[in-house]
Amino acid sequence: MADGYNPQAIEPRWQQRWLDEGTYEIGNDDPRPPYYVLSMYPYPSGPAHIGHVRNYTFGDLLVRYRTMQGDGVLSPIGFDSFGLPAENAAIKNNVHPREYTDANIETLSSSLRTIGAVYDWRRQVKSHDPAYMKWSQWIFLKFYEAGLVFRADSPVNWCPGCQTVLANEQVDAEGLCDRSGDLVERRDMEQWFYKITDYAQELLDDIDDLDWPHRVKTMQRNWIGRSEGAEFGLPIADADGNARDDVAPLPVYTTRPDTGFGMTFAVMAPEHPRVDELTTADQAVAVATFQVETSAKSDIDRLSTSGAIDKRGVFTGSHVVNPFTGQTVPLYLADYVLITYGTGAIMAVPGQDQRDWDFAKAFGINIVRTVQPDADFDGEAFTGNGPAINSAGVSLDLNGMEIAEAKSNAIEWLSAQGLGEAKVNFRLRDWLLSRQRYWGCPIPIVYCDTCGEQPVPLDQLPVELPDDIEFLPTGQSPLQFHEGFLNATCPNCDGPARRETDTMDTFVDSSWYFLRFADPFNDEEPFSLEAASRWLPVDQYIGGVEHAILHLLYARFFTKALADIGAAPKELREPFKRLFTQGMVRMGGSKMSKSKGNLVAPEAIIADAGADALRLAILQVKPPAEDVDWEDFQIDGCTRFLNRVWRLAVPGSDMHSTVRDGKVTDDDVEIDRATHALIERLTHDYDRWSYNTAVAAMMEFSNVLYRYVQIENGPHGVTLDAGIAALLQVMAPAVPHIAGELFEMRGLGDIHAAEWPVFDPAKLVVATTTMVVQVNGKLRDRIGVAVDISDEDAEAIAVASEGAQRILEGATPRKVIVRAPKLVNIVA
RNA sequence: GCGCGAGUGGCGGAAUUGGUAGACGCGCAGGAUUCAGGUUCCUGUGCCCUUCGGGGCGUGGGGGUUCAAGUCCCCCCUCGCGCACCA
Repeated sequence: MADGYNPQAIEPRWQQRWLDEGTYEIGNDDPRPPYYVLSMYPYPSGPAHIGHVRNYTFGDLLVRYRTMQGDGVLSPIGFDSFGLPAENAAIKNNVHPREYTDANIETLSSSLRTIGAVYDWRRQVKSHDPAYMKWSQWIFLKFYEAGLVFRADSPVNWCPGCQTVLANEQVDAEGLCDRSGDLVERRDMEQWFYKITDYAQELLDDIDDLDWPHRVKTMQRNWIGRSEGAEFGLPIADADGNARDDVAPLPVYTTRPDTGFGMTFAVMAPEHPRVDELTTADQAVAVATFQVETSAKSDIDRLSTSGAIDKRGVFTGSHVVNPFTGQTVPLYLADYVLITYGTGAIMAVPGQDQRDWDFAKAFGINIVRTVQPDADFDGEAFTGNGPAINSAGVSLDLNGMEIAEAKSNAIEWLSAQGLGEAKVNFRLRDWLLSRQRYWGCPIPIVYCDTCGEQPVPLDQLPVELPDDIEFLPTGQSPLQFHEGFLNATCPNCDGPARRETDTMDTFVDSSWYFLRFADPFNDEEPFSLEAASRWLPVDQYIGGVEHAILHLLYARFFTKALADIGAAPKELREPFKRLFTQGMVRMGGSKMSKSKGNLVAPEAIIADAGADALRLAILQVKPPAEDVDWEDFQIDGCTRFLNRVWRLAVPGSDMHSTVRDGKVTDDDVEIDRATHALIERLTHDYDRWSYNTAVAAMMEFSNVLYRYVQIENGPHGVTLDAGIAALLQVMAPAVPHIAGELFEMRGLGDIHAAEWPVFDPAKLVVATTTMVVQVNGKLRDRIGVAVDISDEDAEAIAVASEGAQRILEGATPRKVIVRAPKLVNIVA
């Protein structure tokens, strides 16, 4: 009598074997076709929770499947190991961030092994490893050389909770820090930036060719936010209403130059540098008061549309000239104009813009429509298309033109007049990378009193973090108090210099780790061009949709910039060919997270049901792209199924007692057909990431084999063996332990080294099929027919069928639609 | 407000080109075997009616196209996600 299924006995053994034998280690000279599967490297926060397990199960399935398909699969793992939580833990528990992080990496690594996920562990990359930091700093300096890094004093997002600046991308729509939830303040500080805006157009254009979820592509397009329009100067008017030529005009940006004749006022942002210059003496107090009020307002108030509009702007006392009409119009400040976009000043056209309409109404400014609204239009500002009206001047007449035509004519006129030109604007801002934190990669710059800002020479990299640090909740980076770190030598004059104490945003680390995986032991360069060409772009990248903008955009920028400075292959324009964004696991209706304390730990489930049952439940419960509630998982059903497979496949099973040999019967042929159909289905389902239906197909086939072993004259040994072998093989990527164990027990060797089974299309052909008989589109009968039945025969059989005749009662059909052999529809 | 995505049994979900709606699993019901157990194996299971032959209804709601609609078109409702004063 064979032993029962015992996952606790077999799973650790297989996991150890994959490690010992280096089954999923791969060399850069591997002869198989290269295929790069990558799951986003995790932040090591402790043991894996079910959300992790789900993500890494999908990746692992693909690694194993592609390997069986004959590819040489690169399956690396690493850790995004810099970041705030380690530093907070250090302050709270007096443990060094390095120790805390290393311990968490150990725990998470072992979690990943216990779910049976396989990697080339030798290639492991950790952000905080000096061997990796060295090249993060090297890239910074190369970008510095190439003019892609700059330092600027600029208004920045300051999070009082994290005590650091944030990138725009890390501030949510309500002006809150996306990590701590604190209200973000605006401060002026000297900060380091990556010049991602140099790549705005290319980052936008190349989205088209990516095999990424539509949603993610849209989010990136919106974030980059390209708009086309015109930039031109508004001359400042003197007391008589004439344009002054002793003062520079006020540049404004608009996407609707066609509506210029409707500009009845102009607006500057309250922070605009020319506010003082353009404010008259009698308005000075009102303007100053307004500026103070606005700066005291949080973004949350400023962005809300609820506040009274008349409180949100102030007249400067000055006028500008509308170049289209030659008339003077008043110049206001208003908080709805943003200093960070365009020129920080606008021409206001209330007839065609609702914000301008509201403002004009509140301040009693007149409104001129320049686009004729539809006849039934009863709204306020009209933003739809229509013929231009009220738009004729001395040298320009737009009347009657539709928007597009009027636009290009207006731009042409502006440039002919020397006033302005066509202009493309992007919403995308440069990437602020400085962080006032300890646990990050130091920015390799020193400041010399005589020579100024100096890059650290490449042969002095990496600039490492000192370990003898005292963590105090001062809100400032401990690096600022560490003399040994601070004191440096100027590489130019050898004089005393002070080291930069800011560290890099952790998104810098994750912007190139996928390249390092291609060549992780290289100590001459971040990675060789050959290694990068071999593996990149990543064939399949897997991660959460929460990285749709930040990480994915930065990584795309780095890849392009690295290629352009010659560090990466010239032709490598995109890092991730295909992207799959898996859904998250919810618990009690909300996202599972450490801070919410609603984590489900996989250990108990693995100890009870086993890793294979857990993996199978993950695959079965929902399509991988969708969010899933933990309450919907069906571990017991999966355990039951694996037990059934075990009983069916284990040598010496009582289910094999009636096996016969000799002649092949119709039953055997049918099982053979089902076996090939199984292979076809699983191949297709794995290819299209339809794992829930893949599991259904396995279960269905095992049910077929269960019925087969119980037929009267018993199953044919050859047919049964082939069916069981195929079942185990298609299950192997999903449940690698049990499949490997049973395959080996049956004397078939190592299932994970076996080739993916191929189905024979000839075997899928059936002789008979069920023909559906409908009357007026309603199902009335089902009849077994030969697949090659003629239309005439099909019609005759259908019309004569019992089900059809119940309705027809001998009457002649008006019409018969025949789709032999599947369907006949009789129109009565 | 704008842009995407989705609404199918008690539940999670299937349904490649319009062609048998509800695969597979959970749950539930009945039976068999065990019978202290989370055992195993069969059978049934969309709703309503039924003389047990079958009939009617049914994929968020309302229209439409078609011999035929979960699938295509129009309008509406609900939920989820993203963006949101970007001139």
